[in-house]
This record gives sequence, C-alpha cells and structure tokens, in this order.
Amino acid sequence: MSFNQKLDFIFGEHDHQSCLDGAMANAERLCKQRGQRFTATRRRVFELVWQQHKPIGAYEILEKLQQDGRAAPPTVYRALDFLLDLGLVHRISSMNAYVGCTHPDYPHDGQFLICESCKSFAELDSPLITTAIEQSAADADFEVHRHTVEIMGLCPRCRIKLAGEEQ
Amino acid sequence: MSFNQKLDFIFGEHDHQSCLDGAMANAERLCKQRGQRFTATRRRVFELVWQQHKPIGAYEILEKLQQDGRAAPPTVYRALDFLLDLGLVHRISSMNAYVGCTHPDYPHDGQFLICESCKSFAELDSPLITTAIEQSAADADFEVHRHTVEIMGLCPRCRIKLAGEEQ
DNA sequence: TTTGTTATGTTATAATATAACAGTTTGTGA
DNA sequence: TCACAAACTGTTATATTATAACATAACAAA
Repeated sequence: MSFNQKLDFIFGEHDHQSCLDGAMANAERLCKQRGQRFTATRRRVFELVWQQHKPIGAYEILEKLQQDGRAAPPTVYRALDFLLDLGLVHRISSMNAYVGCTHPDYPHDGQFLICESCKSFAELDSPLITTAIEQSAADADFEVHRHTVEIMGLCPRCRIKLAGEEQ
Repeated sequence: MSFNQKLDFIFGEHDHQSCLDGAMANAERLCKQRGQRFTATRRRVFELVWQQHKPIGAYEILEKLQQDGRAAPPTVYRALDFLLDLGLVHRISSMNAYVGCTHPDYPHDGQFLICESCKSFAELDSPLITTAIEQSAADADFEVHRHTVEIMGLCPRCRIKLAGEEQ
C-alpha cells in the first residue's frame, strides 16, 4: 500500500471494524513483545480512542468509560500515558486531544493533518518534513530530540463539499 | 543580518534591553498601523512575555501583573489574545506557554526550536519546512490553513555545556 | 456632551491534568 | 500453592489552564 493510498484510506470511507480490529491486534502484539500488560481498562481506552478517526478529549473518554461503571480522571490519564509511552496513541497538543497511532511499529514523532471542518485527521511520517526539520535545526546548531507538527486545514472531502456549497 | 545570525542572536548573549525596546517600538507601530490600541495592560503583558527569551505561562504573567496591583485571569488572556491576533506573540501549545514573536512584520505560522534544558527558544520561519509541509499536504490532497511546528531538543549552549559535564 | 464602541474589572466556573495514598490484582519464585 | 513484590486501579482531593457572563470604565467621534 502506497503512502498516498494510506492517507486516502484514513480520510476516506473504509471498513472501520477491520481497521479497529487490526489496530487492536497490533497493540496486543506490541504489549506482549515489550512485556507490558494490556489490561481491560487500557484496551477499552484504546478502543475508544480508535472508535472515531478524530481526536478525542480525555474527559470525553471518561464519559464513555462511566457508561460502563465508575471511573475517575486518573483512570483515563493513566491508560493514555501507558498508550502514549508505547506509541499506540499520540497527543494533539493544540487540541488537548488524543488519536490512535496508525503505524505504531516503530517509534516516531507525530505529524498530523487535521481537518478544521470535520475534525478527521491523518497521521503523516513524512521524510520530507523530518529532513526539513533536521536541516533547519542543524543550521541553528540545535540538537533535535523530538518534534510536533500539526497541520490544520481542509481534508479532501470537506474541500469538495465546501466548494460545492459556495456555488 | 543573515538567518543564521538571527538564531545565534536569540540563543546567545545579546543586549536584551535594546532587543526589548525594538520589539516594543515595533509593536507600537503595528498597532497604530492597524488602528488598534496598545493600552497599558497590553503593553505590560507584552513586556512580560518579552522579558525572557523563554516561553512564559499565563498564570506566571498574572503573578507578575499582580505585583503592580489587582489582576484576574481574564485580564491576561485578553491581552494575550489581542497580541496573538496581531501576531506579536505566539503560543507554544505543547507547553501551554507564550513567546514573543521575533518577526511580527508579516503573518506567519509558528516554527520553534525549544531547548529542553534551559527552556530558551528560537523562532524559525523556514521555507524548507513550510515547503515540506505544503508538499506533504498536497500529496494527501489536503488544503493547509496553518501549521504548528515545535522542535524540542538542545540549544547550542546547552549541548556544549552538557557534553562537558559528561567527561 | 452624549452616545456607541472598545476595553477592563470582577466573580464564578469550565476544562484539562495530576498528587497522594489506599486497596486490589497479577505474575513469580520459593 | 502460597506468599510476596510489583504493577495496576480506585478514590478523594486539588492543581493548572482557560473562559463565560455581566457590570463598569475609558475612549473617540458625531
């Protein structure tokens, strides 16, 4: 699957159940590999983050957890911290929200396209951007540890939709 | 002044008073140009943000304001919003903190190098990064409105300092 | 000067995140 | 299999960041 197709996949229609199943199986494998426990709470939070291809807030996750029974903020934040550490989810700091990582197989920094209209997002891991950042930092004699790239705008679907409405 | 020298200027030693004076004069000019009032509160907040070449939190600004007299959070956030709108300061969303804009003459997105050791920062406006972002977005058929780039790592001074300590 | 606009003061509260400590579960090694 | 240590979760309280809502004040232009 090409890089471009991958993006289409996320912004477009797809079989979300199999998408979620895949992510879940992957998470399971990753936890086992690293000797970490993928407990019920963690699994549930992971599921909730993945249930939509949109960033979700911690307290929105909390509300959904509370539908199953009692829960308090630390429960959510602990699970999120665990998932963040493992690279299974990312945090979108400009939105105070969390998203499922679409390629958690190796550690990487977050690069995101986020649609301001429908709030859907796509995760990039663009060598072009990474290189540009490395290069710019090198020019300043700066040693890069990690970076955050959050690109706001319109996804392909909303572009078309909004262009149509303007007629 | 070359781009590179500009960065050295920020990360390195410099006459901070004249740096602040310049920023202040610039802000004044910009407000006048756009028919906006650069009131005492706004001026004071601007000054506080510029007083250090480090990101400063809203409540840290508030504390300093309160040394002059009474102040409440909305005072700070209003002034910050005003300054953000005019492009005189930027928000570092991964830190919930604010920095003075080092080239507010034209609108631009924030690109920052932030030292994890001493917390100093430098603002970039790298065509390399901007182009890479535009290109990556175009590949996904995504329309960019704005972007945030926050690069965490070690500034030149801290690199040298920490390398020395490791001996 | 009076009138509409913009800015500020003030109180309260929303939204996001963590500290601290008690209790429970789980995997491990004797 | 039992006891222990480590990891995980529950619970209460609170810290941190940000905004809503409405009253008052300053200003600017007619």
